[in-house]
Amino acid sequence: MEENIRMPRQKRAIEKREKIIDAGFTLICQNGYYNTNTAEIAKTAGVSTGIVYQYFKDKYDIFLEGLEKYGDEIFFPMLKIDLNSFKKDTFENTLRNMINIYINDHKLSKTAHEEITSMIHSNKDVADYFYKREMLMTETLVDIFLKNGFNSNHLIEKVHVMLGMIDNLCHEVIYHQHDNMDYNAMTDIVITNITSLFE
Amino acid sequence: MEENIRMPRQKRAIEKREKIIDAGFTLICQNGYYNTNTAEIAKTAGVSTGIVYQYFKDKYDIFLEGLEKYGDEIFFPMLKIDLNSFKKDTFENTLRNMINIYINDHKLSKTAHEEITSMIHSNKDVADYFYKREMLMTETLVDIFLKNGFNSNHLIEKVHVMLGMIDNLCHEVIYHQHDNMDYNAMTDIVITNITSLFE
Amino acid sequence: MEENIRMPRQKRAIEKREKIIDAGFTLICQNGYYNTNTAEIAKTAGVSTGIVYQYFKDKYDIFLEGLEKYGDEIFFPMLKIDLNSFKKDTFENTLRNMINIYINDHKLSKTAHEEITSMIHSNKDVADYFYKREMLMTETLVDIFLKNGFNSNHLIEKVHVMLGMIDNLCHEVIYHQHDNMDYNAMTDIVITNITSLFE
Amino acid sequence: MEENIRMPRQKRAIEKREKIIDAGFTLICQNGYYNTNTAEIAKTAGVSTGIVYQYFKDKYDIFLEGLEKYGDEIFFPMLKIDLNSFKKDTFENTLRNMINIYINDHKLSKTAHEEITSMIHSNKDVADYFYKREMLMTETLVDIFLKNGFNSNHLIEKVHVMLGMIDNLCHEVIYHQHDNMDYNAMTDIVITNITSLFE
DNA sequence: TATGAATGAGTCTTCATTCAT
DNA sequence: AATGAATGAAGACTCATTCAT
Repeated sequence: MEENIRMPRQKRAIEKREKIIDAGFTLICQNGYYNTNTAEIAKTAGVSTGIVYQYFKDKYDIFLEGLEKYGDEIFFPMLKIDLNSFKKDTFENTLRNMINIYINDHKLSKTAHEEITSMIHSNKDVADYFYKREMLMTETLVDIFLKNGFNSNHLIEKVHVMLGMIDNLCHEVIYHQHDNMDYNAMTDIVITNITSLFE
Repeated sequence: MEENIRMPRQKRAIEKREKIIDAGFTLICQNGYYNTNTAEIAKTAGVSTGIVYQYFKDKYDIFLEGLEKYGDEIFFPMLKIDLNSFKKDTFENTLRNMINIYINDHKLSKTAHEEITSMIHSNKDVADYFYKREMLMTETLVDIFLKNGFNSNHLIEKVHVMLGMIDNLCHEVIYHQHDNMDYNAMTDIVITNITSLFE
Repeated sequence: MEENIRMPRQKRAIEKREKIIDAGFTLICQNGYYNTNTAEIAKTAGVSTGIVYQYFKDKYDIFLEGLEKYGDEIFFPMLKIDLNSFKKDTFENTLRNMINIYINDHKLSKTAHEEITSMIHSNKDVADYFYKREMLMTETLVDIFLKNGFNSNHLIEKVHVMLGMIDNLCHEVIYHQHDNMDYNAMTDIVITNITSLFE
Repeated sequence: MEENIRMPRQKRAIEKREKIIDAGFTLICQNGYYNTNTAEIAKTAGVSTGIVYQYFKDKYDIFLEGLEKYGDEIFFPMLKIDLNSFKKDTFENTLRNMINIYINDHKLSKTAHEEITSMIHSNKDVADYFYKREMLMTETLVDIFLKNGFNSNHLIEKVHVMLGMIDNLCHEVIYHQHDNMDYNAMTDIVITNITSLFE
């Protein structure tokens, strides 16, 4: 039969499909891919196991659709920023803004992060997703920077380093919360430091 | 019946135990926890499946022992550095040294990293291991820094930021290799930047 | 609730019913009963899955109707022969004729044959069909033979043996094609041999 | 893990393996391949479902081993005949002998026959088995015939026709038993007819 | 101690059939 | 009459763990 995955046309069916994605992706992120079974996904989505396989090729497919749907939100919230607001003279503010958006917009738990990250290398689809997004973000920023007069050697590498620092900071704040750390201070340090990168 | 795990005293038995840990941890790191089965572990270790359960409570236990045995080497290679070599006036060199050790000493594959990281949150033991090590490393470095006259506000936060940058850089070099990035330049950027953190 | 199968009276409905039979029987013959699913049948027939169950009791029913409709053509093509053409003095020619018709009229694939044959014994309906047809054919031929002066002991047994030989020969030619066999010669051998049966 | 099928070495294990083959093949022959499930096979064999998959790749593999083990007995009982007993002057006797052996040695039911035959064309392994055996038998007989002075044109085709007739006769006697047929007479007819083939 | 055979619960997936629209 | 979404039982197969030897 080969290609029997149905894209539902009726409104209710579409909603059902979405529910499966949501349930599946959430469960997988919460409990891990291998600790989530299809029965559980179906039950959580409020559907029968059978219908799952009419909308998705297999369990992995559900996860992939979830990644497609929620990945940006979780992993690249900064892509949502209006990058035109970037000005050289208000760089610090913009940075602080980006960081706040990142921190406030994270939707899924710590576990989601790790779980999905762990699949990057065992699976080409996930790897591709991340590779592309990462590059997209870096390049987009480089463009913006150039347009705004941030002109320096090795701009691309600097942007990459910057993004890494922001990532680390935000993960730290969102997920790890070491109680002997002063995260306000850390944020200031990071911002100052990034600024110095482009001077 | 509860606690039947035997700690072997005889040399041969100890060797067997080690072999199981090595085989299990390596396989799990290579192929993932759920893609590695006990039969495979036993076979690779050159023992029978039965014996595995005389030395270990369950499959997870094998992994845990492996983490105990090899974790530092893989995840915290910098702990191996002779921290006494840290001098304020040769800081740049020391940094470069640390980075090189990190990069050269990564023993396991890309997958190992992600795989194990993903287990941090599904299991308290693993989580504890990482939390403690991370803190240990940060604090050790803070001490060293203090002894060497790096005296600044928010030292602990700065060290944390620094470690994050090194981590990112090294992972980037070891694992990702975007072909439009100049990693030598990036290394220089990171080193310069870290230096500026402590000025 | 028992008997809800509707026999359609309207022309369009009848055509739909026929399409389902055709699609179902063809697919089953091509791919096997268990390798053909109702969704596929419906799709091939150009109808919805639901409607299938308004015309047929179950999947098996579709197959049965197909057998009824196409069975003779596939399994007993010789019944189509104008048996009045049977003459004792042109017996050889008639035989050759029968054989040619048999060979040329096989409509379905090799697989169809085997697939359906295998169902003969798992189901009484199919078994009955074959049993009756076989006997019908033998008896019809016996009658013809008698009318044409083929008068010998054990005529029924001889006709049966003859039909068996023709069957073997034709299957051999149609399906097996051993490349070290000369099928023209074999045909001659069979014809001569059959002739000798009735002398 | 790829190749994990274990060939058992211990006597009890070997017996168990055989039991699975016997149970599986018998059930499949009785009820059909798709109507036999692994649980049933295991239960009939008196083992757990798990062990089945340590000895066999899959359900099909069980069937194949059964075919290997019992195929000759069921489909080519004549291969057991001491072919040296073939003499030209006692040909009729030898034929009758072969037929009797064939008829008396059939081990499995009518269903077995059809079921397995139906798999010939849907599966290369089964097809190969039959093709090879058929050719082997034909060629073996041709040799014997030549050694015994049966020297005629198209010997191979004649032997094939002969084997076909014997097959038909025996199946008829064993399985079909039309009650208006005199099988003793039919046997005589076939024997006489075959004899005439080689004159 | 050690082996490797054995267990059986658990998993993904399919598909004939029914149901809401 | 017709659609196609939905159901859920059933089946093949896996694997951590235990047991007989």
